[in-house]
Amino acid sequence: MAVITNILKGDCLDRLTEVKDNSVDLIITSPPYADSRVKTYGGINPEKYVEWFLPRSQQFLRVLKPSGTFILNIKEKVVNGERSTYVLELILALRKQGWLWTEEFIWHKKNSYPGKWPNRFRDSWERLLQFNKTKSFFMNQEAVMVPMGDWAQTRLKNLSLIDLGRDESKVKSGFGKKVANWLSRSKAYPTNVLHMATETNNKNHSAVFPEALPEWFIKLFTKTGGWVLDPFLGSGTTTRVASRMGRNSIGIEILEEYYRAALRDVNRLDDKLVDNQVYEQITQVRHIYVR
Amino acid sequence: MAVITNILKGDCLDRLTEVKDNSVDLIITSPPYADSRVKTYGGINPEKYVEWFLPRSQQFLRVLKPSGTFILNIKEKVVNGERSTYVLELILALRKQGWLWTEEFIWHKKNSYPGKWPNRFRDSWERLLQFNKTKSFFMNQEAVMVPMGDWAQTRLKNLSLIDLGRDESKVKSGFGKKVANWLSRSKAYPTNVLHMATETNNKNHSAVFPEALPEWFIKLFTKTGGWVLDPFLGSGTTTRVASRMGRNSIGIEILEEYYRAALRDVNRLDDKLVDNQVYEQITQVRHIYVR
DNA sequence: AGCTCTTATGAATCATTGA
DNA sequence: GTCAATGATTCATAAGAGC
Repeated sequence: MAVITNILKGDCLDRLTEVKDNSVDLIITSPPYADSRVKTYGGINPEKYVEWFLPRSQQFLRVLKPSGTFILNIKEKVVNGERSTYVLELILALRKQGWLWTEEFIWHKKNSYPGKWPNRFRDSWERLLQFNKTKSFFMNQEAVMVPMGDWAQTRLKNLSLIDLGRDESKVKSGFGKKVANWLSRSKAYPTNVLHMATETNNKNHSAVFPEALPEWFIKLFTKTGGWVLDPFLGSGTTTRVASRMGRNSIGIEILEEYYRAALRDVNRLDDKLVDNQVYEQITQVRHIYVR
Repeated sequence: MAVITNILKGDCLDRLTEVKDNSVDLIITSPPYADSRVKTYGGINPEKYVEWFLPRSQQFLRVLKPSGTFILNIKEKVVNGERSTYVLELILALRKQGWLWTEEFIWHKKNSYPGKWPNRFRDSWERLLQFNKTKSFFMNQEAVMVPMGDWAQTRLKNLSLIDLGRDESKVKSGFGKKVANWLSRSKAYPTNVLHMATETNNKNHSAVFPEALPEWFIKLFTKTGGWVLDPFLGSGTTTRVASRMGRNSIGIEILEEYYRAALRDVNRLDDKLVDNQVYEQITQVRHIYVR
């Protein structure tokens, strides 16, 4: 299987017009957060954020497969002592645009930014909003199962009476099947709270998006050979992870500096893969469009 | 100091009219969540939730001191495969009512309800929304400091051993002050993510509110002798904790069964305090109004 | 007294069945 | 059709039992 990685430069509003309808399995992105300072990276005024976001999410809606998922990593900042409400308004607006607001995951940042303020504590969580086009989206829950706690080990040794009773209450033909199910379980399904540390990059830009984050959602919402899109790519975390996991990806970045970083990132990955003698997994990189 | 605990029966919309303006330091409550089934406990239709809530929060706004805080524990349910939006709409509506939306804490429920569904994981978090009347609210951050992790412990231990030696040799140099500084740093400030398990009560009703939750916010937002209000008291967790912590409290409960349970709860607490020979801390219980 | 092992159950959600 | 009730599924915690 060839893995394609496209790094595009520009505003996703423009570049996404080159991408086919219903062609992407997962959109995962951390857009520029609204900021009262207009000068910073992609700084959009909180009051105009929804207005700015909607035409872009319209494109997301178009390119996403009906079975696809859109994961939006976002967190409102404190403005004048209050949490901004533009994220809440964005959720409501996206629903009006046709998205289903399926779930809100919490990213618990175990090593949150230090600091002390007189009237608030450190902010150590962000929203991971899940939107879908349809209720029948693809989800590979088994791919993200986690090892069970100690408790389960002991319980698995002896099936408790209550569990046997519950099994007996079911259809009797499936009894053995259920027990086998229990015994095979060394892993449990996760919850909607993700505990991941931010990656403290000493490099020039802030890489707040840890690799584990896109990795988890790519495992959950795509198959090998599927297509991943990050319309606000930054320095290339999503495309790097997608490529490593055997998924095709499109990353769009408007700032020259980050765009170049993402390109370098892909090249570096290629070199590494060559060294590891799995170069055949990647036949095409850069500037290869979906259509 | 006498600690007063008032358990009132009825709808908080009515009973709060008996409470003075600007008299409460902390309102902390877990209101009935919106539910499509109308029959259940206090079940309010999601579409009418905001409309139902606002006149009550108007009373909360009136009785809260300018320096006070309102903590709202709530979580939207899944309806027809989507998260309901009534909580988002409630936040926006409360701001219009004059509240400041200061912060959103996350309650990570370590023992969330089990279950497996084809398109979602277990829901293991709830919102703890913080609202204030003014930006200059009271906050005692030191009261909720948590012990540092093992890494910090060992580091502190080593440092203090070294400093102790130095301190003995330089008693008069004023160096001891620095040591004291270090020693006071055995604790760290918490974040806005709270990890607490729900209490699995074997009793008749569901007491999902663990004692640790109101305890944490009472420590943070009130002083000894302050006033705590829970307008949707349930079986009396908030008043029990407040009383134990030397805070006066008002709890309002509409259902006869929970009201009686809360009353029994206060009585039981009295007995225990008598046994512990600190009865003088409580001189009045029940039916003693603020005005 | 201090272990280990057992058991009950909870602000859940979905599919199915019945009205 | 729509809507309401019922059953099945599932895991972390703590109380209780056993040793």
